[in-house]
Amino acid sequence: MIARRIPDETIKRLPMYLRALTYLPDSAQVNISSEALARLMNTNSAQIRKDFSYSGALGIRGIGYNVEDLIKQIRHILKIDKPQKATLVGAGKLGTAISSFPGFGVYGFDIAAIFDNSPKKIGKKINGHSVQSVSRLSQIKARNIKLAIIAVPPDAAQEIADVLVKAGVRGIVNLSPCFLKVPKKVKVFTDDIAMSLATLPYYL
Amino acid sequence: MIARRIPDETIKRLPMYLRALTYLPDSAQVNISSEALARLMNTNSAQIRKDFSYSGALGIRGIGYNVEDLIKQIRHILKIDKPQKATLVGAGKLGTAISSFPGFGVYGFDIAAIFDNSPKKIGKKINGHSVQSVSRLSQIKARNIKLAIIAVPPDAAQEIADVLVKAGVRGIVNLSPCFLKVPKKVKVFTDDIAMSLATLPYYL
DNA sequence: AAAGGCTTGTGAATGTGAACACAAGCACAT
DNA sequence: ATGTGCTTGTGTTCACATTCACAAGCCTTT
Repeated sequence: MIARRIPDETIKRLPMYLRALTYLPDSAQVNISSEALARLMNTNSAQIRKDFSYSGALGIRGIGYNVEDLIKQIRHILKIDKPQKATLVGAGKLGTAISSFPGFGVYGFDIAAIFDNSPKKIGKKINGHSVQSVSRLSQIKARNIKLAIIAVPPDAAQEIADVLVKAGVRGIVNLSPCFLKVPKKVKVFTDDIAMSLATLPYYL
Repeated sequence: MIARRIPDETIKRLPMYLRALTYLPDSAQVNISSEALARLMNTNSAQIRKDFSYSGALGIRGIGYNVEDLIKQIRHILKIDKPQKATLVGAGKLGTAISSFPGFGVYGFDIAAIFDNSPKKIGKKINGHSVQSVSRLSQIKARNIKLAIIAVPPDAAQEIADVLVKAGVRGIVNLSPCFLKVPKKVKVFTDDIAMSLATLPYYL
């Protein structure tokens, strides 16, 4: 019942389940059926059951799934059951917005350091962290920070990525609209905010 | 050669091609081969050729694709060959960051109005637009704005979505970490910035 | 005009994921 | 204990997407 390979598409959806379960309309709810969850998330229940089945039999027939167990299990699979430290590079408008984003908490993330290369921003306090010079980025190696968010202008992104990789970062969320070259061992997700907008007119 | 149905996955990738082609390292480049483009984008050339083939035979064997034609054709397919007006709701940190985001231009978008419900923000100038009260949102109907970006706190997002739908909006990019209920005719893309971070630890 | 070198366009094969539909199974009521 | 009602878990089917691999075709050179 354990250790089947979990499809990538399922992995992508797990954070959504996590979010939905964390912010359930009835916060006192103990169990939830795949059908009820599907309605909340605008999906179908078969998909949900399949997705959950990869993590072992968690549900009780006739009853549904225990919300708390489900949350624990999803966190475990995603390896975010222990708090994860991440660093943010770029203290401009987007970076500042990100740093105060609600939801990092849900996923167990902790923005542990913020960097920027503009003298204007260095020293500024953002969400409890004082912005440091990019030249001091290598310190994150000692602090065992393996995740990073890049929120700098596109022309600076590759350079920052290189520094991050050198400092031992293994996963990067790139909010800059550009492609990054990194070693195979490093995983990059590029999330271009304007891009989702670009596909909308096609579907109108 | 024309009018085959274009797969959704291809549609998703078209904006990426558009971006890559627009910001080619050598801006004077006239033609590009699928292989060269693949290297730039960290994909494989077969995928690119397949994707482009849905829009008709654009390439020249032995030479490659004409960059300018390609850009035109992608814009045409995505229906962004004419500038698209969009409205932004939420003038907080994220909304402000969005409004000055480079890249909307690449995709032919024009943020034509900004709304917020905080009296503090109403009247403020952001990127050339003065922020208006959400209560005046219905005006966008007359201005024929069909696209919207929601950048408000999660607990306000559904309410805003309802107002937008009533004002004739047909496509929404939701940057708030929550699910929105909208009529079937309205297309929503939810883009939770924290979520991409959440899948990274799994892949480390 | 023919040959050579590249690169496209695309059938066919493979891989991956979604949806269906129902037997299995649990809890509760009687 | 037995029956009833609900909901899970999953084998199977179907649909979609990726990759392969090569014939077709264009340009340039000789």
